[in-house]
Amino acid sequence: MSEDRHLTAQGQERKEQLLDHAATLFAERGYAETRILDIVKAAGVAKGLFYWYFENKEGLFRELVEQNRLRLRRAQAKAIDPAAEPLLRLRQGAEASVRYMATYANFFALLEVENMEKAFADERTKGTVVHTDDVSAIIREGIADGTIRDEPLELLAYGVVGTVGYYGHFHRTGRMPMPVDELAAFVGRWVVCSLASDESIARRVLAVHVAPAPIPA
Amino acid sequence: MSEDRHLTAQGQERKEQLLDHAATLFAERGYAETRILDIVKAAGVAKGLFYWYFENKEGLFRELVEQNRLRLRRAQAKAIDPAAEPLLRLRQGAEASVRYMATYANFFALLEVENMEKAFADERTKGTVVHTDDVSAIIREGIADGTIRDEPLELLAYGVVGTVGYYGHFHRTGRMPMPVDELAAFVGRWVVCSLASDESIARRVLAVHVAPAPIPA
DNA sequence: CCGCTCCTTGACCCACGGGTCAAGGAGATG
DNA sequence: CATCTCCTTGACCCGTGGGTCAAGGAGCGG
Repeated sequence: MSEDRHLTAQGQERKEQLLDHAATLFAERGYAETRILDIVKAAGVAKGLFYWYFENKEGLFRELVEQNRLRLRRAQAKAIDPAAEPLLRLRQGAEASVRYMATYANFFALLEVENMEKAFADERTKGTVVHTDDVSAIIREGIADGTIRDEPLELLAYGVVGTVGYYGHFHRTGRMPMPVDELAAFVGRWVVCSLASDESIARRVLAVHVAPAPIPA
Repeated sequence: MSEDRHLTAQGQERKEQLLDHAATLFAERGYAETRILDIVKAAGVAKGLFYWYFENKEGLFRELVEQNRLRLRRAQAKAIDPAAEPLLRLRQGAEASVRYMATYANFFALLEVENMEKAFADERTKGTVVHTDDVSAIIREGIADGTIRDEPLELLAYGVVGTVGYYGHFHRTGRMPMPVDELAAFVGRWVVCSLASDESIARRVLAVHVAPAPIPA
């Protein structure tokens, strides 16, 4: 692949196929252990075709990450009720994220892969930054109206992002034999308890029933 | 290296050198991107010598992980006052962990490396399990005496381990331009707020002054 | 049916890096 | 000084897997 290709519908589909198979293989055996040959074999095509669609393995990986990032964001946006108070919105977002991560566990294992390859550090950071910014904006509101503890904004935001990520990770790696919805609900409670500036606020937010929204494709 | 070697003092030292240089390189550029040749070059020895001390790259890696695990545990144990109440002990442990992770950032970047290489999944799990078990034991006490929220034990434990890990990670990757002690203190507060069964208990535990213990070598 | 772009193939090239090995120093011990 | 174990060297072997390429379908517009 030299420049930007102009893909037909068929081409687009083939590309998606390759992305999907790659994601599965990466999740199964890790990034480094997945050969380009494995990917094309899984998709049932010849090796040379890979380079028709992607610069190289790293290029494919970046596309996969980007794709995944957009999907997660969409899922979060869908789950959040814009009219709700800040803390509740955070709870909704956190629960949706956990459910999303469980559903697309394969894709998500990828983000962890990034950790090891220094080359992807920037990608990863970018993703987290976007997520963190979203969260920060909500937290800021909460601090302003006094419902969230007055601590450094960034620290709180990282706490939320981190918590969601970790529970997603533990669930994905099979260390939590429980239904996703139950885990998601727990994480929602955890986040609320961590952030609420006092007990009555926490109780109020926890009293609201959050319906598990379906994860969009 | 075929069987277990009998190392002289000199040999032991050389081995440590290799481990140290490897850790630095892994942290700098990642596991996969570090060649055995890079490691021996950094240590100023010939390539063949590597195989005198280690089975292969993976063997060295495992040793590094194990070494690191023991150090962290020692740091935690040192920071915890056995006479204190459960929630306070958790706070002390969490703060010590964050400080430890910052001090030995290089070593810790390693644990993240494990994520991508499926071969190390068991190692990683083992490490987390040990840590989680330690935390669980303390949480159980707290739930029993009513100072900690009555939620599934495992979930709470993962929350603590995860929080510490994530903040350590964020700090390590330079996304938190602040003194370690400040961050550690924040994480301590976060953990307490997340776990405390009510506000008065949280306040009581947070009122205690926790002196930043020096990190042992 | 020509010519065009898009798609697909699989053999081929080759650098890279993991792992081996025979040979040799270096220090202790009798 | 003989000898033994421990340590060190760097050239060498070789499989692996990333990346290339020339050639050939396949569908479409003119």
